[in-house]
Amino acid sequence: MSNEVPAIYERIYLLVRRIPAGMVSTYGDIGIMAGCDGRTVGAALAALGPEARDVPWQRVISRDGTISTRGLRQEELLAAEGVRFDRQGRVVLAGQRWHGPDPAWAAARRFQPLPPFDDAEQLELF
DNA sequence: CAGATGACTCCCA
DNA sequence: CTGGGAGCCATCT
Repeated sequence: MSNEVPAIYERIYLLVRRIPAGMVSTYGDIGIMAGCDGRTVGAALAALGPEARDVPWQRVISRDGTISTRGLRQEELLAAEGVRFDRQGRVVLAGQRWHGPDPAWAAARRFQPLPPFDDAEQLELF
């Protein structure tokens, strides 16, 4: 058995810790920056367990704004932080999707930049 | 090394 | 909306 946390996981945690309360990021976005697949990001967060205190895992959601976890009360945690949802219960990515850490901070740790995206995308509330 | 397994994402029916 | 299937990547057997 390997008891040590994989290096790529540590890099993922480092990034997730930069996501501000009230904002969210996607598995894919974190993966792009950390240099791995979105599935790997999910595996890294799953390895933390719901009691993780130093990593705001709840701020990482699916690309379409849905919550892919079950029984972890992720939606409640996000709502408590002020994250807005649309009528269908999906997180409104427009304006709440994190654009990534400070460029200098990221460059210093060799994290890849996140391709720019339009904050007005998928804006279809009401 | 081969296979199985995911908190993924995209595309199409 | 649902369901399949193809890529994808790291980890664990």
